[in-house]
Amino acid sequence: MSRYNFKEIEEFSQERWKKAKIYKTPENPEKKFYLLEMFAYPSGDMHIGHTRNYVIGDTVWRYKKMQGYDLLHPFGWDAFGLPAEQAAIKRGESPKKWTYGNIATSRNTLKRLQISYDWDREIITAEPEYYRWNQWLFLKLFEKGLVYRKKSFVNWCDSCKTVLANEQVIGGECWRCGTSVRKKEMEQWFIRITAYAERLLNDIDKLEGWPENVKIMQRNWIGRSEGAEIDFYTEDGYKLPVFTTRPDTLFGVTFISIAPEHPYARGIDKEEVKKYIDNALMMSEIERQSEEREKTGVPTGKFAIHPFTGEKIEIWVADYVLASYGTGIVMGVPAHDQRDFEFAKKYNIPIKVVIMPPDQGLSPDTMEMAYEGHGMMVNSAQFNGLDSELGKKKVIEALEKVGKGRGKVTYRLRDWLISRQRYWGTPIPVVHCEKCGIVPVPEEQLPVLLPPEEEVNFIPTGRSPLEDARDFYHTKCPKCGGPAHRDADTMDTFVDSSWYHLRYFDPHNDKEIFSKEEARKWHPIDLYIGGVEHATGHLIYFRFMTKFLYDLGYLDSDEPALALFNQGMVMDEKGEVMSKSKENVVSPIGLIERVGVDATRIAILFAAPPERDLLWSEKGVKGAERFLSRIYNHFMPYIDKKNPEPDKKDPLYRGIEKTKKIVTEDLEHMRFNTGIAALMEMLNQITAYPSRDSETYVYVIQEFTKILAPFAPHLAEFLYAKFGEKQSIFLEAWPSYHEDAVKEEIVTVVVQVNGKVRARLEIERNTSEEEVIKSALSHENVKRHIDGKEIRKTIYIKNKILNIVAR
RNA sequence: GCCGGAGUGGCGGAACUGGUAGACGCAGCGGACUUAAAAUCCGCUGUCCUUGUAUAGGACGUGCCGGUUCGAGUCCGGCCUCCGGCACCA
Repeated sequence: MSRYNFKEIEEFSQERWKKAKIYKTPENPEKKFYLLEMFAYPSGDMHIGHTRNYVIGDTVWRYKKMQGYDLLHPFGWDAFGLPAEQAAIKRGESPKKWTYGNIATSRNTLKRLQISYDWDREIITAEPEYYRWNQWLFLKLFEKGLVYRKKSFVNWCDSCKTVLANEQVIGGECWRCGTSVRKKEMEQWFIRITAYAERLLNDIDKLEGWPENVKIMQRNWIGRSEGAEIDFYTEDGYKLPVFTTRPDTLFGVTFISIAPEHPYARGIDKEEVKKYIDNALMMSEIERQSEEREKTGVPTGKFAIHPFTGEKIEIWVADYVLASYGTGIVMGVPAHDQRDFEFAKKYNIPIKVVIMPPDQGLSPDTMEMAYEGHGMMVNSAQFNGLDSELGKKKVIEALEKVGKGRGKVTYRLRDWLISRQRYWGTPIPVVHCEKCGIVPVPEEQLPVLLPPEEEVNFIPTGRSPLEDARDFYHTKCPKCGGPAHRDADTMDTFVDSSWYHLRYFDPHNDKEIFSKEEARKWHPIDLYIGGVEHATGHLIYFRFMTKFLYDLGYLDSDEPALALFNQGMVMDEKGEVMSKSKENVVSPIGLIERVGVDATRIAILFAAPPERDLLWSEKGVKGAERFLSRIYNHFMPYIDKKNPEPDKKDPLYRGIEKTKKIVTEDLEHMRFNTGIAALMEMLNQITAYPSRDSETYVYVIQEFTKILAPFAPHLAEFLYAKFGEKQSIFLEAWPSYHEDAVKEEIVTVVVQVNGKVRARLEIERNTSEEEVIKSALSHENVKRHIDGKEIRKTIYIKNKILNIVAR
C-alpha cells in the first residue's frame, strides 16, 4: 500500500484549484463575504506568527466557501516605510529592490501555503498607482479643511530622525526603534482627526462584532471629557483660556499653570523663567512624564484676574502641564485636584476649600490630599450651598452670561501628524510658492512621483531627503507659474493602510480611488483578522478614513469592519516575541518541506485557541503528521463507492453526524483547536471500526473528508477526487447533519450521593425520573453510601445527573 | 494607580446557559512487530490511600481565603501572581 505522500498530494490538489480558479473573486456576489487579514509589511520572509494569521483566515475562507458565500479575500503589501531606508543606509541596498525582493519572497511563501488570496487584486502601496490615491485623499482632506500645517512641538525621534504621531509614541518611546522621544518645534502637516472624535467615539457602539477590549481601548484613547473653557485675563489684558472638567471648583483657584511650550510662557522676559523653560524643553518625554519625579514650576511674577472675584492669581510655568491637551493652561485648584495639591504644597501656594464632602469636614490646614469627590459648594459667592454637580452647570451659565467662558468638550485624541522627514513614502502633493504660499497640486497632475533613489542621500539628517532631489524639489507654482518648491516630506505609512481595504474593491482603477459600484458590492469587511497591537493606531485611522470617504459619498456605510478578530501572538519557546534582531524567527518553509502544508496548518491551529498567545514549539507537529497519515491509511483502501447508504442505527453513523455538528459550531466560533480535536476523536472511532467494506464506512469517510477540508485542504481535495468527484471539494456544499442521529439513545446518568459521584447508569434516553431513582437505589455502591441515612431529597436533571441528598 | 484578560496534570490545552474535571494531542511507561532501531499498532498514564487484585473502593484536586447551592473550574466577596493597554489628559 502506498503511504501518505504530502508532496504528491499538494501538487495534485494545487493543480486542481488552479484549473478551477477557485480563488477568483466573483464579479457579482449574491451572498457576499469580505474576509480580510491585515496586510503585511515586507520585512523579509514571514515567520510562524504571520503564518498563523493567514492560516486562520484561510480556514475561515474555505469554510465560508463551502457554505456557498461569494468571497472577497485579497492581499497586499504595506510597502513603504523606514526599514527599507535602513537597509539602504546599512548595506547600500536600494529601498525599492529590498522591498520588492522581500515581497517576492513572502508572496512565494503564501502561495506555497496556498492561502486563498485572489492575487489579481494584490496591491503594493509603494506603487504610484496606489500612492497617487493617498495624494488624492490628501487633496480632498485639504479641500475640506481637514488637513492643515502647523508649527508646534511635536514628537521627535533622534534615531529615526523624523517626527512621530501621538499613536506612535509608546510609553515615551519611538514605536519602531525604542528611542526616547523628544519634543521639537517644527512646522508639520496634521490631519484633523479630532473633528471626527465624537463620531469615532459614538460609533464604537455600532461595532457589535468587535472584541470588547479593543472597543474599550479606543474609547479610552479618544478620551472624551466634558467641562468648560474659562477665560482668565492677565493684568495687561492677555487672554489665558483654561480647560477644566470641574468648573464648580472655580472659586478654589489659587494659581494658573502654563505649559513650558506655550507662547505666552515663552514670551515672558525673566531670567529664571527662560532658564526653566529651556531646561524643560530639553528633557525627554520619559524624564518629563515620569511619575516619580516631583512636579516643578516657576512663578512668572505675572498675575491673572479671577473672572468672578477679580482676585489676582499668580501665573506659573509648570512642566506637568501638557501643551497638547486642552489649551495648554490649567487653573490650579489645590484643594480639589491632587496634582495641584502637590504643586501647591511644594511651593507654598494657598489652598482654598470650595467643595464640602457630604460626610466630613475639610480644612486647608489639615488636609493631606486633595478632595476630588463631589459635595456642596462653599466659599463660592452666589453658588454657595449648591450641589457641585449642579454647580458645574450653573457656573458655566454664569460664565457664558459675562462672556468669560463656555461649556466645552475636549478629547485626549490628538490630531494626526502625518508628515515624515523620510524618503521611502508618499510625497505630499503640495507646492510652496514664494508668492502664493501653500498651493495644493492639482488633481490632474497626480501622482507626484517619488524621485529616483540615485538622486537622494538616505543618511538621515533631520531634513527631508527629497530636498536634495533637485528636479523633484524645484518646480513651478501651479497657480502663478513662478518659482516654487515641492513639499519635501512624505506621508506616514499609516495613511497608506488607512484605506487599503477599500482599494481592493477595484485595485486597478486609474480614474478613481475605487468605483462606487464595486464598493457597493463588497463594503464593509465582514471579518477582519489581525493583531491587537493596532487597537489605537491603525484601527482608528482606518475607521476615520472610512468615515471620510463615506462623507465624500463613496461608501454607503461609515464603518470599515463588522467584525474584528484578534489572533494571539506567536512567541518562541522561551516566551519571547519573534524578531529579526533576536534571531529567533521561525520560518514556516522548513516545516512545510519536512511535513507538508496540511500538517503545518493542523499543528498551528491545534496548538491553542487562535486568540491566545502561542509559545511555538514543533513538539505538536508529530501529532498533526500522525493524524493525516492515519486518515490516508484508513481511507484510501476503501474509497470507491460513490453514493453509499449508511445504516442510521450504526454508532459510527451517529459518530460522524455528531462530529459534523461539533465541527460546524466550532468553525462558526473560530474554535479551530477543538474542531480538530473532534475530528481526531472521530478518527479514533473510525480506525476502531471493524466492517470496512460496509456502505456506512464509506459514507462516514466521505463526510469526514468534507469537514476536514477547511483544516487540511490538500489531503481533503485529494481524497475527494479519489471518491470520483470531478470538481473541487470547495465547490461542494458544507454537509448538514442528521439531527436525530446526534442524540444518543443510551445516555450515561451520573448518580451522586450528597454531591459526590457514586455510580454511573447506562440508561435509555428519556427514562422516567422514577425509574432512574429506582435503578440508582438498587446500585451496590449507592446503597452503601445511603445506608443508615434518610433520603431527604432527590434532584434529577434529565438524561444527565441524579443527586440523592441523604442525611 | 486606573482599565482589560488570564491562572486547570510533566507540557499544549478541553469542559455548552452551575451538573461525570482533565476531551484531544505531545511527552512518558509497558507490550506487539523487528536480528536491531525507526516507523506503525495495542494498553497505561492527576496525586495519595485501602483491601478482598478487579471492569473494586475511598480521600484530595482547577492560584489563595471565605460564601451561595443538592451540586462550583464555572456564580458572589476578599486577596495573590502573570500578561496587555493607559498613565500628570486638568
